[in-house]
Amino acid sequence: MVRYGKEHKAETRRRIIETAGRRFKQDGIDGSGVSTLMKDAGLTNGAFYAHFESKDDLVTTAIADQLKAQAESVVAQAAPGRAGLEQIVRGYLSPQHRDSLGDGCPNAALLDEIGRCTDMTRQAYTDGVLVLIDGIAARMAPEAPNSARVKALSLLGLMAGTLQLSRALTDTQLAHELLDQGINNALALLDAGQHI
Amino acid sequence: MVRYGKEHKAETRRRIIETAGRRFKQDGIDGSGVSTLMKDAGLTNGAFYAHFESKDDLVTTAIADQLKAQAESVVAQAAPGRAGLEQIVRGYLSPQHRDSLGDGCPNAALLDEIGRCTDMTRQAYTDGVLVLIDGIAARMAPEAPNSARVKALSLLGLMAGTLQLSRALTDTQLAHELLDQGINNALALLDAGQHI
DNA sequence: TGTACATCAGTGAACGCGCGTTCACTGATGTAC
DNA sequence: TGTACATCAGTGAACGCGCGTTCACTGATGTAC
Repeated sequence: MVRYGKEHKAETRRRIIETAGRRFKQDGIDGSGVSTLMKDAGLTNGAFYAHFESKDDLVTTAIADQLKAQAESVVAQAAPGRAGLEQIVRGYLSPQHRDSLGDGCPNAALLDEIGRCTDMTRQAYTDGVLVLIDGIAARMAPEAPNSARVKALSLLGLMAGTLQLSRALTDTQLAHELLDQGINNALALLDAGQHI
Repeated sequence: MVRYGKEHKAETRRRIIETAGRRFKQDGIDGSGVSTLMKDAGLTNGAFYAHFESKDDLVTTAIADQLKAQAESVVAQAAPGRAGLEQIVRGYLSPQHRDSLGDGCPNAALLDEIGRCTDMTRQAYTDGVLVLIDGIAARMAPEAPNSARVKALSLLGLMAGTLQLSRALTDTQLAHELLDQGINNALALLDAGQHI
């Protein structure tokens, strides 16, 4: 029962991108095969190349999509100003986020693998992450968001690394304490003002 | 020309562990095949299982070894007290470290992949990272290193995430600014004292 | 309205290749007498 | 000292399997007359 039309195909493509984003975050990029990715979307492997040029093409597209979704759902939805920032930080460094790999932050799930990706993928990542952190920078310094760009980026690095570390530890008590300490560190960074 | 004896075999094993550590950091765990790992050590694939039970066994051993080496070379070699900490931070968040994946920090290179590893590997990672951060904690609070453990761990998370992010960005100017901002953040964390 | 044809999203088998792992074998080294 | 045998680190071919990718085909949908 294959439906027909440009619209339907675009829908299918969207579904593949979304399920692939989840799968990549859960099993890693190298850990996710094309057959599995297509099965996730309810399709067989053969249809893949009607939608994407290569696996790398999907990787690039899925990463860009993940960052866009994160910018729209997490960052854009938060309250304005410092209250929103604190909300973002506390949500990010929470046990719930720690335990939901597939639905979580693509940076925390994939950052070191992205560093080993093709230039095309890294370029798409760079573009996507800039959009994401601009939403953060706008809350840090509403009058001059550009000046806060690097600081916002460093906040993302801090949070992603802390979450990764918390996920890698087998000592759950320590992992929990690390998240709390990470919140303190992130809030201290926010309150340091522009003079840092 | 195969040499004989327990001593020689232990040497060979050591060589495999060291070259594998490098390779894992460069190409990722999933990205490094057993044949390649053995070729790196100057051997053929067949000899692998005389040294390790499985690939996972080597992964576990290599990660533990990498953390031990880092504790001994980077942390233990630094000057005592706050001066040594600053030295560690500046070395870690330097362009040189950023550009030397194979010789660099295993946390920055592999942290998200380690989070997806078997419990055995994550346990070995946890043990190894605790030794590493104890060296940092001892410099943070010589009189009560245990109290500084979590803070030291959070410093590692901050630095590893920042380095990963700096590696993933295609904008080298921005990547450089991020490293500098990361140094500021790390030093601010050090100077925050025990009251954080 | 009905029929013939074009379009095209998706199927599923197959391609060559590298994966992790096994195993029969080689040949240098060490031991016994 | 010389010879026969045991030990064992390492070789290299092979195993079944899943990888990314290709392609002939199916069958539902849309279009033309």
